[in-house]
Amino acid sequence: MRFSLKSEYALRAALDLALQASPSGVARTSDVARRTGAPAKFLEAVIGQLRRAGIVESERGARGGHRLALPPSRIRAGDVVRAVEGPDALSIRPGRQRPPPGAAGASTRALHHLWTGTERALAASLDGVSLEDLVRRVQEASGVPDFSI
Amino acid sequence: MRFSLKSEYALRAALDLALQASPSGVARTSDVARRTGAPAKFLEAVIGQLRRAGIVESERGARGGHRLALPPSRIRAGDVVRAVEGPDALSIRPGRQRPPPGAAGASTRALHHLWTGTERALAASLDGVSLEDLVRRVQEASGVPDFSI
DNA sequence: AGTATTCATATCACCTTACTAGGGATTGAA
DNA sequence: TTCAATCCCTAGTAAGGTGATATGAATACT
Repeated sequence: MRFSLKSEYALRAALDLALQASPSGVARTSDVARRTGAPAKFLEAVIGQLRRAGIVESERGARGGHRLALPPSRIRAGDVVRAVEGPDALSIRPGRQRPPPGAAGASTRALHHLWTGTERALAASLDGVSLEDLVRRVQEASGVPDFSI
Repeated sequence: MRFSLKSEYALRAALDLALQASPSGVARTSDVARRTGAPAKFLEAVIGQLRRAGIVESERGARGGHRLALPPSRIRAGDVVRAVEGPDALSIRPGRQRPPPGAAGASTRALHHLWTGTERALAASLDGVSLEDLVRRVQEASGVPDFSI
């Protein structure tokens, strides 16, 4: 029941872009890969998914690279995970398909309720943390003083 | 990110045993399979895991079968899931292994914290529902009046 | 003895994961 | 123009998980 490593790489990459935030600077795939420990070619695909999800934007050509397309406060961890794991990344309910429409006995419905509640808890946890929250946590852990009021 | 069908089958089977609870009666695999819609031979293995986890006890030979080893109030949905999916069924953190010991940068630690919180939310949801809760829900849904005070 | 049933393994086809490799096309700076 | 980089596509692989099915042994009721 684990998320795949793509989620971890995607979050590390997004966090890396948030931390390197020279206002309009971009970071190369290879640099992000080095800093995050992700295989470069693999990360290329991951960042591609983030771009198609509107989380990252890229500039091509020499001196190109990637940057966040949104302020970190508007990117939730859940968004990043959904971007790389697909639309039902947070569906944990067993069985790949829709339940047979009428076929729901009382037990089936009781379990359906259980899974639904659990999915909500999962989503709430992942959507309750923004990239900004993660940045703040990293900076606190790094002993960087916070001068904001 | 789904749980496997074994979790669904296991929960249905456990719920079925709780509902059929003639005090010391046992239910055959084939009957549980018919009522839950699980493939009989596959269910046999699933129930085996529940037995080894101490959730179910079985009697062999003719007229043998299965029953719950504990009162439904003491069996949590999370216990059933862990029994069939393995000890780290509720670990969602990407990457199969322990993180490389010293290698934790501040970002890694921030993400570690995120995953830990999410795992806790997952476990809380699944451990917050007992078989007794599910039985009650099924009986309410079936329009069975509740005569308890 | 005969039969019903659990219990334990082994096997299977299929899919997903986490890569690695290679290349071609496009874009933009120097 | 040349080079650096993103972008996009294909393909392959080793390992493991999923959802079963098959076979047979152990056990216990009749």
